[in-house]
Order: sequence, then structure tokens, then C-alpha cells
Amino acid sequence: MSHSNLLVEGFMCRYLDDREGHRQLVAIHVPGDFVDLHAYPLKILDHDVATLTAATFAIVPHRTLDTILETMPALSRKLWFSTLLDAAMHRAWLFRLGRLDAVGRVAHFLSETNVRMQSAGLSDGRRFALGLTQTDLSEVCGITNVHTNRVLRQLREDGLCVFRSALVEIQDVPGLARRGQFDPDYLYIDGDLAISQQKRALS
Amino acid sequence: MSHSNLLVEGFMCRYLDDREGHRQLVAIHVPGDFVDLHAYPLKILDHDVATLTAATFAIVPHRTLDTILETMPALSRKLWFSTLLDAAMHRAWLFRLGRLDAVGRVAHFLSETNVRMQSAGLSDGRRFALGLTQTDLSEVCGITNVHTNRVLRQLREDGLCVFRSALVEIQDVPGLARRGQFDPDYLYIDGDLAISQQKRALS
DNA sequence: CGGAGGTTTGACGTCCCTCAAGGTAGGTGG
DNA sequence: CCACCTACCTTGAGGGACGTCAAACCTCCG
Repeated sequence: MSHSNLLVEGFMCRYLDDREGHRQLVAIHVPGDFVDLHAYPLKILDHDVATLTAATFAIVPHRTLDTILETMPALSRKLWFSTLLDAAMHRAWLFRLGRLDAVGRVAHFLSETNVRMQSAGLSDGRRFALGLTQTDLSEVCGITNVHTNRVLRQLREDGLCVFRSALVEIQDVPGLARRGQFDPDYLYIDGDLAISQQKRALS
Repeated sequence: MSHSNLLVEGFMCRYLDDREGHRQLVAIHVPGDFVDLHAYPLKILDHDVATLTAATFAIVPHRTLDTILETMPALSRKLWFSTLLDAAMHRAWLFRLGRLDAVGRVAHFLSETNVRMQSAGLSDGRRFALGLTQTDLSEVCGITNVHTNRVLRQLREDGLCVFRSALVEIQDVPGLARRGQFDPDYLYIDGDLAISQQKRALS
């Protein structure tokens, strides 16, 4: 592995396989995300990466990152920050799997994704197109695809959210967040412009 | 927050609270861990930190880290690496919660902790003292303390592991790892003889 | 038209939660 | 030394959330 990938368009995920080959997704990536920046210091990746839809990347050679680390401490810090944001999302996902029931997990994930999509300019705050099947969603939330289907029906009937193949429409943003005990603080969006600055600096 | 803490002795944890105040642990720290290094770039922490036992720290002022980042790229990279290791453990914990049943979760956690304790010089490869109650273990594994108790009984009856208040004794290291689908690669300890030996024993 | 991948629904089983009660061990004060 | 308290551990009974298995349906696309 001699380079890392900045996602420009489309959606990607990272996952771990269990013994039977079933996947547990550990991250979803939207345009603007540095998908595998952590592969640069780690050298070997502890998990797999896949595309969820057609996707395009900007390729950043590790030699470029070497140079940044040697000579540009401020930018280095921003790179570090972006991997820490990734870890903060992992923690929110742990909370989701450890403490929420199936409906709460889906509600939490869709609330999180809405905020991230909005910050990437891909949601108007209520509607966004996500290339996820119900099975993908199951692999995020640690439930079966059959049960995911029932959960989505309930969210629809409760007037919280409609998930139709690729299109997500949140009818009641605060209600969905409440159902999933979602609090966006961990996404570190307000105030800090680190992410958009980072993208500019690398392009 | 003007400093970060290096754990010297004792055990600590990091956790998130749900609405009713129930905790989901997202990390356990053993001596030698940099508990809240990520607080330095993040500035505000998205979760809480607590001691599990009496503990002592080395305090590292953030001004010292500033200097390191400005002038010592090689050491900076090591600091970055250590936060990435933290994220890799988060991912393993996600796998545990998303894909394993209760017995598997406990088996996975105890296997992971055994390896980490060994690498910290606190396990002989089978036995170690961990200051965790069954309730703490429940908050790691996302199950109730009542069910944790039943899980521990089963692990005992299956001859895999004995968990008695603070003392953990693994009777069957490869068996426990198999039950928890544990693979130590993500801990990035290789180079260390103990681990490659252990991996051989597991295969 | 047929096939593949995805969605939806039903019946039934089980893993884990909830509630409740009792047991045990260490610690403190009389 | 005993009485008691608190925190933790243990076990039972019953219920509910989610998994498993199976079948049908839908839609897109070749």
C-alpha cells in the first residue's frame, strides 16, 4: 500500500468479516472523507474497504504524506485530527450497538448520516440519497436484514423517517434523533473548519 | 483541558452514557496506555473517562506536545500511531458487539485483554489480575450483569476461562479465542515474540 | 421472457432482558 | 467478637425482542 484515498464521489464502507463471512460495517464514507488515511501510519490495515456505489477518488501518495509530516506541522495536525474524528465516530457506533435496540440503532445511524451528508452538501437537512440496501443497513446496525425491514416499517408508521432503497427522507428530524439518542457533538462540525480546510490543502 | 494522561499503574476506562445514565464502555486502559492523548487535537472530549481501580498517571502538558509536533516528526508519528491503535481496538469492539453472541463477546474481550496485559508484562499468557466487576464487564459487552454472570458460568463449565472478581485465568487460550473469533492482528504487536508465538498456538 | 438482487411478510424458536429473591464477602462500629 | 451494612455475585421464572427459515413479490436489466 503506497497511497491513501480521498473519496470524491460515491459511497464507501469499511468492514470486518466474521468466521462465516458475514460483514460488520465499521464506517461509512461520504464524499470528502479520507477513507484510509490511517493506513499510512499503520502500514497494514486491520480491516477491508469496499465501495457501496460507483465511486471516484483522489489518490494521495504516502511519499506526499511523508513530506507533509516532515515540513508542515499545522497540516499534519489536521490529518491527525481527521483520523481522530474517525475514532469518535467509532465510539458513537459502539454506543449504538451496545446500548440501543434495533429501532434506536437505525434511527441513530440515519440521524448521524443526515448530519454528515448535510455537512458534505448532500442533504438539505431532511432528504438525501444514500446508496445503501437494507442489507447494508443491517450490517451497520448488527441486525438481520429481515428485522431491518420491520424496523424501517415502524419508523415509517411512526412518521419519523422513510427509507426507500436509495432515498432517505426524515419526516421528523428531532424525533428521529430522540429515538436514536443521537447527539451530533462527536462529529465536531461547528466552529472547526478543519475538514474543509484539509480537503483544500490536499487538492 | 491543558494536559493528557499516561497511565502508569491501575486500570481506567472510557465510556458514553445513555439517556438513563447506563454506561457503554468504549475502551479499557492498562498501564502504559496514553488514556486521553486524543483530547489534545480534539480539544473537547466526546466521552467520559473514569478509573476502574486506584491509578497513577504521568501528566503530559499539551504545551509539551506542541513542541513535539513542531520539532520531532518521528515522535509525532508515534503519537499519531498510538491513537490509531486505539481506533483499531474500537473497530474490534464494533465487531464484537455487532456480530457475536454474549458468550462470544466475553470470550473476545478476555482474549484481547489477555494479549494486551501480556504485552504490558501483566499476564503470563494465561492469568492476570483485572480490577473489573461483572457489571463492568457487562458495560463492555453490551449485556446485562445478570446475563454476564450466566455467560461466565458457561465459560467456566466449558473449561475455557475462570473469571473470579479480579482474577482471570484462561484455561484454554486457543479455545477461548476461537469462541470469540479473536485474531490479535489488529493490536499491531508483531515483532514482539510473545504474540507471534501466541498466534502460532492459535492456528 | 427469464433471471438476479432486493424487499416484504408469516410462523416459530431462542437468546437475552426484566423482575425478584437470596447468598456471599469485606468493612465498620458497637 | 459479633452485628450489620454495602457491594457484588448467583439463581429462578416469565416475557419480549430479535433471529431463522421459508415463500412470495417487485423491479430492473439483459
